Amino acid sequence: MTKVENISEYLLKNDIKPSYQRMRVFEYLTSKQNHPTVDKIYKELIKEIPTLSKTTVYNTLKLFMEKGIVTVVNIEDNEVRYDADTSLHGHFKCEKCEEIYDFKINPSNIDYGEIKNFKINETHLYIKGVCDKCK
Amino acid sequence: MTKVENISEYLLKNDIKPSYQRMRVFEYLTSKQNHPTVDKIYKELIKEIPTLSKTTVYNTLKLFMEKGIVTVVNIEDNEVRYDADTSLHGHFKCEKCEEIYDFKINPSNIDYGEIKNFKINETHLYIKGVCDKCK
DNA sequence: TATAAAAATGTAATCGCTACAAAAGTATAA
DNA sequence: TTATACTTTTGTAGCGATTACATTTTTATA
Ligand SMILES: [Mn+2]
Ligand SMILES: [Mn+2]
Ligand SMILES: [Zn+2]
Ligand SMILES: [Zn+2]
Repeated sequence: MTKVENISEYLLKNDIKPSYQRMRVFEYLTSKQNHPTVDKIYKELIKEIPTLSKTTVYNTLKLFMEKGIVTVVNIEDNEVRYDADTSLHGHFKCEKCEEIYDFKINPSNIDYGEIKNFKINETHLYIKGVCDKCK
Repeated sequence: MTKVENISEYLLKNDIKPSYQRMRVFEYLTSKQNHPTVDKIYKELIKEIPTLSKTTVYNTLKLFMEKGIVTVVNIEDNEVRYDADTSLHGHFKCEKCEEIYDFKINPSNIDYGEIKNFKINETHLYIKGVCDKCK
């Protein structure tokens, strides 16, 4: 995704008041592009924001979802991950190193089969396997 | 998917002892092709099997997963659904009627982008939108 | 400043799922 | 058949992620 130069402006443009916590959560999502869980975000940020509450992380991500600047990545059924890249792209999770890779998808290559005339709002492509490093 | 004529034989062939509960859970998955949650399976089957325990449904699905005769459908982050059709196909969830539609995918049409030489074990394509009936 | 509104925080409650032990059912051999 | 071991099911207790909600803190406005 195109790097978000000014987080404050980006949040404002998306109808979100740029509080300190919100900016730090969004910054974390965009700098590390690691599709973190709520717990991961919380554990990393509390190192630098000792007063941070996990509820705030939940509240913030919920708001970001409503405003459409983050999406959920549901690869595993027991972990919810978040992604500040809302453009169309696929996710690959390596079953050995657990790393999640983004990969490009050509929109015109997507095979919508017999639902092609339904109204399509979101497309999610998730792949599991073994990455190059672990093969 | 090709209809499973004899559930007992099918389970045995997949190294699963065909207990009454296991057969009924598998039968439910294949007859109604509605991608049910654990709770849905439990609530439906307990009507006819009054002694059924929800733990048994969890145990059974876990076993089916390990033996590879069911897959998980992770469209929403707060509901885990199960599918006895393990062949490659896509899922569409209508945001209005909540119905889940299967649709065919041509394996050769899948766009693996820059991960095409990774080892691919599972491919999941999930679409959200509005179905024809609800448009 | 004073006041009101918004955001962050901490705690309690909820819910899906798992762990575990006891009960029920099934297979095997004397 | 009957005894014994093994498998499966069941019920309960516990865990962990998420949400609800009241309180505190921060920010905006007069
Ligand atoms: Mn991504
Ligand atoms: Mn399906
Ligand atoms: Zn790897
Ligand atoms: Zn619909």
